[in-house]
Order: sequence, then structure tokens, then C-alpha cells
Amino acid sequence: MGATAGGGNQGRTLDRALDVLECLERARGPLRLSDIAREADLHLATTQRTVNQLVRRGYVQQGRLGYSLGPVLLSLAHAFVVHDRMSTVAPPVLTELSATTRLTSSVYVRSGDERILVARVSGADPLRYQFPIGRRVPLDVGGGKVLLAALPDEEIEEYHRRSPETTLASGRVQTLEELRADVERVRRNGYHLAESERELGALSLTLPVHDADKEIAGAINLVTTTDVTGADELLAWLPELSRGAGAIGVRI
Amino acid sequence: MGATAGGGNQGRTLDRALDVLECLERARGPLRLSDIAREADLHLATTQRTVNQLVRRGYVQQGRLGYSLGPVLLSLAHAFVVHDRMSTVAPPVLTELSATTRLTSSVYVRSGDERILVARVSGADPLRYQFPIGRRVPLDVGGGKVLLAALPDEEIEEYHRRSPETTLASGRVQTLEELRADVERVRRNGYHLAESERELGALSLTLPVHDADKEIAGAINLVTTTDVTGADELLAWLPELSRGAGAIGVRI
DNA sequence: GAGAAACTATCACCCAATGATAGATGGTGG
DNA sequence: CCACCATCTATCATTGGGTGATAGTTTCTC
Repeated sequence: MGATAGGGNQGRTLDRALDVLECLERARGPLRLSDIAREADLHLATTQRTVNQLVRRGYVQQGRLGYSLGPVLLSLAHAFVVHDRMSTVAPPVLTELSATTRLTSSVYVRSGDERILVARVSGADPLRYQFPIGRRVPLDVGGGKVLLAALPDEEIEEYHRRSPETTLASGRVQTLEELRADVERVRRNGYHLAESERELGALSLTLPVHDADKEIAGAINLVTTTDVTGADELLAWLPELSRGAGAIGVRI
Repeated sequence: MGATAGGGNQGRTLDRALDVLECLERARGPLRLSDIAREADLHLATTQRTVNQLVRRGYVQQGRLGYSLGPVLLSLAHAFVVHDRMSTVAPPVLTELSATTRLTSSVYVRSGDERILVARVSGADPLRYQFPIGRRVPLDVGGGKVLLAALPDEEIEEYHRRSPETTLASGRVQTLEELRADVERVRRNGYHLAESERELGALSLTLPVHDADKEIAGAINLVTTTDVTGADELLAWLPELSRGAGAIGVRI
């Protein structure tokens, strides 16, 4: 399902290898060679060569029940976290933000048709067992709309054409009209207030983060639940959140 | 590489792409296209195609000053951490271990000629600013010798031939004889006590972690400093550490 | 111990990766 | 303001390596 689908096939080998990796990323557990071949739509022999090579390099590991991602990916992520501007700048800002608001604060960056959580500080309980950093989330639900709004209209339409069936937490499918309306609202107001979009009962306030050249670099948000905080109450934190976005922006 | 003799170069494309990634991993900052080409010993055109493809996929990102690793690697690492047995099993054990000993405890796994830190809980201050998970460390200094000791002698010699000039924290170069002696001691005692090997003034006690099939799966250790704890005092924690290794082993 | 599934190995074909070269872009300093 | 250098992009003929069909070997399952 990766980029290998189109007609202009260029860079097939690498694309296929990355498809294999991302297929293992999506998998809920270890995958057999044939599973990978089917899932990534590759010939078994090709899959074998690719997977073995990834195993040799530590990007994939082989266990009793099949193949899964390998520890080298931890090393690469470590290098990313240590050097990336956003990953180093955001945490202290979020720490302060969560201290004053007592809410969970996060920073996302866009990556293709998704956004990735690069920093988070939780409000109430300071430690979270399973750390969520690195999680992929859709662009067109919740705070992702802030990142979408920065794109030209035609790209948004293309995006919607690629994944038209995004269902909100309520179970309803979001129409293109609704998405367009939300995007317009974001562009007008400069923020997005989402209620039960990605998760039922979740309430989030999201702002874009702009770098020194006014280019969008990510999105920062506060999350809470409807039963604890009201929408107006969350909106009251808008100045604080805006200061946080600015603080990150200038340091990038 | 020794799989089929005579063929020599197999799977060139993917290997080169991974070389590019790991060259960016080692880099201290963003790299220019020509830097990558030189560093990875590739033709500029090849580098360009590869890097652009990695950028398209989010594995590499392009900034003002050059190329660096991309946020997709965070996602892959996230999937690894969530699913990998060692990564999920070790943390609670280390938490308990660090609570009773008041020392920093860690778990490493071998990956090629290095070991990778997959879990750590610090003793004194509960939160560490820059998280070290994913860090690559040599196999032949400190606790790495426990992982080396599990390899057949000939592989250890091969390893030493590949990287013969490992300098300890003291500044001295470790000879093959010293390494062999340490490995023998590990095999006899079942643990390794390292003083100022990787870092000056550091004192560490490391044990192997075996899975249900008695195969080595990693290494667990306690770290402290010579000015706070004596060697005998650290060795007193051997039973506790051994229980931790066992607890992890059975759950893998 | 029979059967199936998972993985490995082999090989001829031919397409896609390769690398030399030329062109576009942009930033810097005189 | 222009000349210069560096970075990145684009093009294209060549050929080497990736591809996929098939057969072989190992490992698990019943």
C-alpha cells in the first residue's frame, strides 16, 4: 500500500523495504514471512531477501512467532530526540504549561498524511506507564486540523480523496464539508477547539507553532475531558497556550 | 555477509540507504548532501536519490542547514517499545530494583557489534531530563562483556579484530588479553564488576538475562559511583540483581 | 512419523539503480 | 550589483543487481 503503487516506479527497492518496516509497525504482534509478503503485497522471495537484510542490520528481529521491529530503531529515535529542534525545545515549555494549567500538553508535527506526537507532559499524574511519544494520529481529527489548515486548499482536497472515510469518536463519518468548515474556522480564529473528535469525552485546544520564518512547524495543545473541564474554561487558557507556542517558535 | 561466497555485494541498494540513516544518526548536527555522500562513501547522485526518497517517507527531514533524521523514526521506535517483550517486561522489574537499591538500573540488548539500552530507571532523582533509552554502547567495555561472554571464542576474536582500539575511560587501550581474561571471569562468576571502564569513577555490576530456553536475551545492571559506594557494597546487591534477571527471563 | 508450513537457496532474465554530466538555484563576498 | 562557489536537481545510456518462479531444507504440528 506504500508509494510503490503508482505508475512512475522509481526507487522500488528502498520503498519496498520501508513498506516492510511500516507493515511491521502496524502489526499487533510478530508476523510470519508470508504474512509480511501478503500485507506489503510483495513476492515471497523479495520479502525474504528484504527481511533478512533488515534482520542483519538490527532493524527487524526474528523471534519464535515471527518477525518484529528491532532495537536499532530505538537508537535512531534516540538520535532524533537528542538533535531535533522541536524535540529538545518543546519539553521544558510543555512542563511549564502543564504546571500552570494542570492539564496534559502535547506537541505534534506533520509527517505526510499523519501527525506524530513528539513531546508530551501529562498534567494530573506526572508519570504515564506506556509513553505515547511517537504515536501516529490522523491529520483530520482533533488538533490535526490546525496542521491541515496550513496547507493550500487543493492539498486538503487531495488528502481527503486519499482517506475519505475518517470516522470521529462519535461513530459518524466526517464529510468533506465539515472538514472544510473546521479548517476555515481554524484559519479565522487561529486555534481549534475539538470535542469528542478523536476520543469520546475528550476536549482539546490546539494552536499552530510557527518558526522564525512564519512557517508552520507543528501544533501545540492542551487536553482534558468534558466531565472535568468546560469548553469556556479550556478556552481561558488560550493566552497561556499562545505564549507557549511563541516560546517554542522562537527557539526553533 | 558470509551466507554465499563469491557473490560479495548483495542487497546494495537497501544497505546503502541504511548506511545513510546511520551516518545521520552518528552526526552531531544536520549534514549537507555532499557530507552524507563523503561520510557514507557514495556517489553524490546516488546519495541524492536515496536521501530524497527517505525525506519523502519522513525518515529524514531537510532543514536550513542540511539533512537530519525524521520523525517517522519516533513512530517506529514507539511501535518497538510497545510490542517488544524486553521493553515491556523490564521497566517494572527495574523500578522495583531501583526502589530497593536506590541505584540506577538498566537493561541492554546486543545488536551486532554494539549493545543498545532498552530500559532504565534511575535511582536518586526519579526523572532524568534527556532520556538515554536507545543509546548505543560498545560491547567490550563495562557490562557489555557479559554479552560478549555468551559468544563463542572465535566470534569474540573476530569482534576484536574489527574494533581493536577500544580505550577505557582511564585512557588506556584494552588489550585482547585483558578482554579475554575479563570474559573468562564473567563465565566463571556469572557477573561482571566494572570499575571506571566506560566512565571515570563509575562502578557497575552486570548480569546476563536468560530466556526460558537458557538463551541470552540481554544484560541487566546496577550503576553507581566509586565515591558513593564501595565495590563490596555493590556486590552485596548481587542476589537482588539476580532475582531481577530471573524475573525478566521468565516473562520473556 | 506423516504432512504442512516456514524458511532458504538457486538462477536466468531484464528492469531499475547507477554514476557521469549538465543545469538550476541560492547564498556570500568583493 | 555581479561574479563565484556550493548545494541541490535533472537527464540518460549502460549494466549490474534486484526480481520472481521454482526447488530444496528445516522446523513445527498433529
